[in-house]
Amino acid sequence: MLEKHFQPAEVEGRIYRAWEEAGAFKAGAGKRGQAKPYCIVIPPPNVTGSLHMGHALNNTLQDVLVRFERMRGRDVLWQPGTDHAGIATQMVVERKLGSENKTDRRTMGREAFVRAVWAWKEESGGTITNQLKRLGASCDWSRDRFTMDEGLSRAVLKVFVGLHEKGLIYKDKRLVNWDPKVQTAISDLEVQQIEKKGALTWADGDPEKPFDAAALAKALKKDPSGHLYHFRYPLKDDPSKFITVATTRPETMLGDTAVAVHPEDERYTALIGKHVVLPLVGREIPIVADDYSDPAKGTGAVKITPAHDFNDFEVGERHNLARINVLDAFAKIDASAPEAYRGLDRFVARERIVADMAALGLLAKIEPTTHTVPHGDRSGVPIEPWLTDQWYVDAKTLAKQAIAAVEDGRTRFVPENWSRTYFEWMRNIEPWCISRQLWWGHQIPAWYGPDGKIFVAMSEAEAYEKAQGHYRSQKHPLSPQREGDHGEGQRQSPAQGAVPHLQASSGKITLKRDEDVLDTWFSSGLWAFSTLGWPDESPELQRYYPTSTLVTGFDIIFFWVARMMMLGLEFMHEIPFDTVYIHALVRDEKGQKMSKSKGNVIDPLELIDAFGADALRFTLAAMAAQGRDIKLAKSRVEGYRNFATKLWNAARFAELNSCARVAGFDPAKASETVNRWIIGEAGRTAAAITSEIEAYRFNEAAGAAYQFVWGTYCDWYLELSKPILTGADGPAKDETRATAAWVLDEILKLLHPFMPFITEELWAKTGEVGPKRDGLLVLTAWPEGRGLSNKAADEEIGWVIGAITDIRSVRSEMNVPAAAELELVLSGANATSKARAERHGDLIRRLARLKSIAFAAEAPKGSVQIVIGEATAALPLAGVVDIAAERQRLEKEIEKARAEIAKVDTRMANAEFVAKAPAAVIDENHQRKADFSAQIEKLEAALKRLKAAADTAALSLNAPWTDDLSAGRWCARAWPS
RNA sequence: GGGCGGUUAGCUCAGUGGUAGAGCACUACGUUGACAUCGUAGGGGUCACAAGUUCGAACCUUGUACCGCCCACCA
Repeated sequence: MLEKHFQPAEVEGRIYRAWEEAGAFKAGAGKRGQAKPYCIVIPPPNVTGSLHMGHALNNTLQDVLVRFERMRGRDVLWQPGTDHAGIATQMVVERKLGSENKTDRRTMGREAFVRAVWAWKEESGGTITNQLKRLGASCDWSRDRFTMDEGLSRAVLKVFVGLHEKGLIYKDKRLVNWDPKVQTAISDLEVQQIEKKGALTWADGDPEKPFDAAALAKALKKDPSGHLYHFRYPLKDDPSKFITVATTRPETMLGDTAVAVHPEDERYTALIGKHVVLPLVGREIPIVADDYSDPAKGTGAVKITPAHDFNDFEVGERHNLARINVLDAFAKIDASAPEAYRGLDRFVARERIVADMAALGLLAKIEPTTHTVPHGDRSGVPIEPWLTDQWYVDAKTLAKQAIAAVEDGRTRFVPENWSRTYFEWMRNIEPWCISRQLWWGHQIPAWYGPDGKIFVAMSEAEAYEKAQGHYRSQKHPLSPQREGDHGEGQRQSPAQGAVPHLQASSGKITLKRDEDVLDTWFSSGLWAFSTLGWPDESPELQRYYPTSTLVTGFDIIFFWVARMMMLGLEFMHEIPFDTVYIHALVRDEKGQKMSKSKGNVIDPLELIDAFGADALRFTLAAMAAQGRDIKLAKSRVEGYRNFATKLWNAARFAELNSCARVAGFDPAKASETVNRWIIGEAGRTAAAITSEIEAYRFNEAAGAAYQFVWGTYCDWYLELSKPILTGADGPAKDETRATAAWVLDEILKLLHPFMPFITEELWAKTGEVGPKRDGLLVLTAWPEGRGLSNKAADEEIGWVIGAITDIRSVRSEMNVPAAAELELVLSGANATSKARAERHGDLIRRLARLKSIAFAAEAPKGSVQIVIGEATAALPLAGVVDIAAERQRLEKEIEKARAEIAKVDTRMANAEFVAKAPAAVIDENHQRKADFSAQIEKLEAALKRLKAAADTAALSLNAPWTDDLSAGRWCARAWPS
């Protein structure tokens, strides 16, 4: 016996365990192992993270696809796993150590710190996995992977070494985005441009406003950005003359090595080739001509600091300028600057330098400006362009085949438009900086010899082998010797014994490993094949690569999708996935991005607790229309929780009416019209949901299911079947019971990808009676949905539903009390309608609250009349009907119909329309006109009868429902004074 | 500066050339042993604006306005 309400919290855990115990999510198991594979690799969440709304959406959509394909019989692998998330995790642990143990990573040392991170990973690593399970994610957890697993780490090494050998990974000294807080280089993608507006205004020589260093310091402390400072640089030849430059970053002037002007800027042509004396520093620097300088910007003359600005770096290259680095890793002024500024933080130095320049009379003015300042996306502090040695991937070369694969359609984006974004970025791709000065991550497999020579290898032992080979061929006086014992004593270099003269030498070389680790995205870029076992030739790799669909948000197309494309094609020589489905962002109900600082974060787990995982999943799927962000309101989740309740109650109804499944029931052989109709509707719905999911229109699929379950099955079929189910026993009742149960089964299957818990639970409950179930719903075959519809049944039930709706409508409009039972007289009905009315009289009476249905040649006088097709249905309300109101109603109906006819007429009057529109459209218009004309005819007849009745009718207060309590109100309305 | 998207009912949004839709909210009424987390009925829209293409435009084209996002630059 089913409870009145579905209680998700009591059911979900049990159901999930049942799936796992049955091995339902296991790829390649049993007979399925022979089927066509379908594979999705999960976008790996941060191992120490917890589930947010973005995960909930992302994984719901994946689960819908995966459950759908599994039911369709495919051998499904949903490959789960987590990401070590270098910077994010390291920062979390550092913060934790700081607050709990009052220590920091530098004090602890690298080894102890990395141990602490592993400990934290062990402690919190299962959180997100368990949360995904609560959502219902049907991943093959037996294949769970982590980017720092032994296998995946081996893949990282192999890729690094491979790319290095091909020259696609190289080390370079150039400007990088340096995060002075986390103390690491970051890639361009990890830089966030934040717009800053200044407010400071000051001009030299304004007697009203003398320069106030204290006020400046105060203002800059509040916001150091957004101000444009004009500095005068005195000419070497004549220190009384100046060239004025404008800058938003005064502190970098300590590293200036030139001033650039545009070669055609007449204001400055005379100065080109001359020198200025850099104030505060005293260095003589040239005035150079360079196109980079824009006469329209600032003063037209621009200071050049090659070591601290990406553009200036290029200018420096062109003019062979020195690169003077004046900042250290903490973005403090370093020893290359004048003593007065050494050790100052960049922003303190800024205010000091501006004040000092002002004191020297070299500050011309300060004006507010708007510019964007690059910030580290994790640390939130302004990044510094900083000159360091880093490792780079030659992305430009790798991008070529990745672009081609999307151009020729081997991989397609859904919605297609995202391929433009992909192309745009890929075609303008810059070298990818992959080294990070962190401790948590894959350490770069590069070793340095005593002379700085780099050996890139899969292992230290191999690096020593390479080093030995190298130095021997170089006739290097040093002999290589491995450092420490790495438990692989048997891996002796074969060369060693063969080179006695090296052995004989007493010198040893020591290789030092690069301390940096790799960008997290380097390892996640291998995810599509490293999780399947690469570099080993595993059976999974053979079977599931290329994977089928990648489901992800647009915010990581560059970070992740692009890199998987490049690395997949490079190492597997095949695309990593054939379809990339890009979904939207989940925002709050006002359309704002959810963020902790705004306090508008909706926790998916709270929603699951409140409404159940099914309700949350259905909401997300129903709102996942392509190309638009999802604004999530709690009320929507509540609404779909109600939908789950509705489904539950439909099952209860079936149970109460003994609608049990019947062995061997063949829907194609049903004979009752309602049954044939609902079976056809179920088939149509199955076909619709199938094609919508295939096209990734999750919202349409969810909508079709919702409409069918609530609007068709519950609202109509169950109502229409009540007279049969509560009527006499017999074949009709048996068939209806079997049909109701069969359709419910279909519903459970169709809803399962969206609402796995409640459907699985109902599958079990409804399986308690009738023939034994084959197994769990999760592994049940998806409905076919073809060839079950029956046109005659559809038309007949359509007529019945139409009649009931119209009668209900007019009852309501005429304020007939709900309980009142009316007598209906049908006139002008043709044989078909008459037969339909007779066949379904019982249920029409029941659902439209009629006492009886009679047939007559003409509608009785003084009745309210409704046009149903060719027939007129009359409700005898003589004497109680408000004639004026009824006349108005009829006139309004006539007016509406006439307006429609007018529309058709104008269209048909257009000769070109008649000539050019397709025949079907013309026919449709003819038909419309005929229908509306007939309707008008009937309505006009009704109006005429009404008038006649009004003239002759004896006023009677004996309404047929005067015993009803509401009769008083009814009569009062009907007879206004 | 370049690119992408949006503007349809009070709200949130579907709708790829042929009769403007859904959910929520709102109003009225509640009856039949599935369901008040419900039922029945109802009101509500110049599809942002303008021009064009077309027999026909919410839909295609161009432009305008406003809103959002991404990329680049920023003296």
